[in-house]
Amino acid sequence: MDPSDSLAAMTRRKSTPPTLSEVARRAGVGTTTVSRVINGGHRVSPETLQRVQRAIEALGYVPNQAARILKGYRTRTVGLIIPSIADPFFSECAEAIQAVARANDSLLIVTTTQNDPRAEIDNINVLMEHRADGLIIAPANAQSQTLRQVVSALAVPIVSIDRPIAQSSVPAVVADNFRGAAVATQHLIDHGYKRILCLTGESTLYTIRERILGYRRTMEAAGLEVLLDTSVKDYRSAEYAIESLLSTANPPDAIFTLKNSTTIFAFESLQKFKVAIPGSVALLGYDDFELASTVRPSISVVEQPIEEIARVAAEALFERLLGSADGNTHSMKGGQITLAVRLVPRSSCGCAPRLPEAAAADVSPHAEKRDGLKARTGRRS
Amino acid sequence: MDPSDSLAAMTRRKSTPPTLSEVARRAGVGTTTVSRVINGGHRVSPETLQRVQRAIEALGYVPNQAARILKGYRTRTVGLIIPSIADPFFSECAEAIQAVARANDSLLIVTTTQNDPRAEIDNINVLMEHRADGLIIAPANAQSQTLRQVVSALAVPIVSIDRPIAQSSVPAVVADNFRGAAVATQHLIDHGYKRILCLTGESTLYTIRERILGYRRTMEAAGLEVLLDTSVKDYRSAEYAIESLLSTANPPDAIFTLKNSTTIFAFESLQKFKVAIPGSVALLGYDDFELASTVRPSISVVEQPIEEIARVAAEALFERLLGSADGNTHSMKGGQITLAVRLVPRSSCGCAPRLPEAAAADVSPHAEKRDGLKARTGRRS
DNA sequence: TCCGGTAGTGGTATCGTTTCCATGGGATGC
DNA sequence: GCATCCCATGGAAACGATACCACTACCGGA
Repeated sequence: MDPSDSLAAMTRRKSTPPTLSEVARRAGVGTTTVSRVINGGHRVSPETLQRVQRAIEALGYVPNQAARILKGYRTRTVGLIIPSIADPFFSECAEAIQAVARANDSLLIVTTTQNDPRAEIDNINVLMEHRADGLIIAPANAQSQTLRQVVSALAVPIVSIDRPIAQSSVPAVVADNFRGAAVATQHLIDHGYKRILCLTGESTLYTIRERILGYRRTMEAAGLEVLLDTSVKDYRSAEYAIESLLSTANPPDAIFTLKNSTTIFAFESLQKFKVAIPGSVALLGYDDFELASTVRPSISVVEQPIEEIARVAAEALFERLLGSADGNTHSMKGGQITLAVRLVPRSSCGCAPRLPEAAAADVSPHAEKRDGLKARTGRRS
Repeated sequence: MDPSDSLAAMTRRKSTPPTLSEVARRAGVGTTTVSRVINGGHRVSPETLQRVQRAIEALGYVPNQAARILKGYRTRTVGLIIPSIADPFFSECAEAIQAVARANDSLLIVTTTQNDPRAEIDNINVLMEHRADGLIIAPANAQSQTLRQVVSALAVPIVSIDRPIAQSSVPAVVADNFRGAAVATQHLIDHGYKRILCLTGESTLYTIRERILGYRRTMEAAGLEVLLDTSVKDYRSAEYAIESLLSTANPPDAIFTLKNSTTIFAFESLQKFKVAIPGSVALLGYDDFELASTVRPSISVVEQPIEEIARVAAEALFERLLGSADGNTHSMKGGQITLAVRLVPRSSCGCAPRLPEAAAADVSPHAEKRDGLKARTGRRS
């Protein structure tokens, strides 16, 4: 308040930040009292409280988390390890998890791996150095031996999202990839399509493998030929694939793409070669995207409950964090929560989109639901 | 290596993580020596080094950053404060900044404000508690009095991105919004359009206001009527606006939208009312998006160098961080770096897209370029 | 009157690391 | 052969906040 004070404060702060004991000295009290003021001001007389608060203000004091953390057990910090922060799927996850973290007043530290298993281990180490209370991780490679070992030796709770860690007891929150693909495939079959081609894109990831399985089982059950193409990875390969198909004697009458980018590559290529959608070839994609309903024709997709995956995982983590304080770690022990996905039929599969949102059908009725699980409130409208 | 060792390690770690002195005791050396091993292992004999490393391995020791930070001056942590992590613009920023942080082996902590000035201040406080070495911030409100005060009292270097902080000496890295809008407007004028309507969306943000100005000046210079509509904020308002236009006696022949979402809203509405683009009305948007070239007609846009903004800002911050260690804080002192944007003509403005990428024209020739500034390598292809 | 309880307060050990300073010995320079 | 220097090493004092414990008033009840 006093100009000379704030000037002094600023001058001082340009070197080293003021400490708790400096505040104490200035307020003429002990360090304990200042500490109490910072932590709620209980058991401090009103006058002392005010005096200390004034000193804090004047010095521009900000408590040093490093020192706090060093003393206490919890750091109120959780880590999130994802392949990329620019990927809409994961940035939506990050946003949702951050909201939960904030609600549990913890800080979220997000690190990215670019799907490099080595970076993944590094990131775990960094977060352990910062003594994160817990970790949420979308494993780059579900099969990684190293990851499994590192994770099993970890002292803090972990939850994995989107992809489980094979043969480990790390709880996972995933979407029902198998059933999503199965329902999508069945939907195409119900439309009367017989030669349904599945474009997988990268086929090593857990999610994609599950989807392939869902597609395969459904086709087999219907007595139809399984048509898999793992070659489409960018525009070029998509164009090549589509072009080849057109010259085939018995071309597919529907295409099922297993990931976002593949859907877009396929869509562009089909447009380029002026293939009518769904007239000549129907198209159905996995994972919704913002403009799927804007492009013409609008693209039918399987929509994943991204925000819900993230939120459920984060809530499970904090449940364990709070629970373990009470020695109570019962829930989700090594379990897996599989969340329902929903088919969003639009034009590209041959559906006439009347009430696009209302027409959406929930699938995966057998998916486990947790207590108090709120329905997903879609962010895209 | 010895099974009993790792078992002991794990048992121990389930309670409290092993400390440096435990490692020291186990290796039969002093704490100083262990510290040296951790920090590069210089001035330690090979045998001792190995012994210590074995002990570290056996105990599963991970240094405690809190303790480290408490001692040292730098925390090797920088903060990034953005409105949202789910917004593609900012998630691309975050990704780029994280890359720079990693290269300077620092940890990036991303926090979000949802454009709430209060949350912004909170976030600054949190990051100060964690003693971040520096801050990068995309201010929710460029005019905020409070923010300006807080920021000016801050002890660490700050750089703002996308939007400057008014009347403050905080260096900013921004895109050339004025010129981008001017060039876009001129482009439409050159195409022969006379009644160019500008849909602003939210019009309070710095970036939007700059763009409005660029549009206005260009229209005025051409002797054309300035047509501004600030009402479009979602699908509903877009539909209403477009519908009203159609019944006007003298409707616009071109629409210039100032942000991504507005572009999409307008595009959808035009399609809904079967308005030919660019036949009846041309469309040109600000800010590129992934499917702008996929929709039919493809949408012409002004593309911003997002990754470059982020990278330049991060590099400037680290330059200051390293510089201030040498007492050398000369560069970018309170300056502003304005980066060139480029017009990407596609179909919606009436351009025949021959070589979409090659046809892109750099604008803003007078924009300052920094030494060693690499050309932007587009991530979308 | 004495005793127990409690609100307000301060002293001080402690967290895990770094860093300054000290020490002991072997090699080198004359 | 002695002083010198360097190298490998360890002891111990910080860093800033917390929490246990101790202490003083002061109040009310027996």
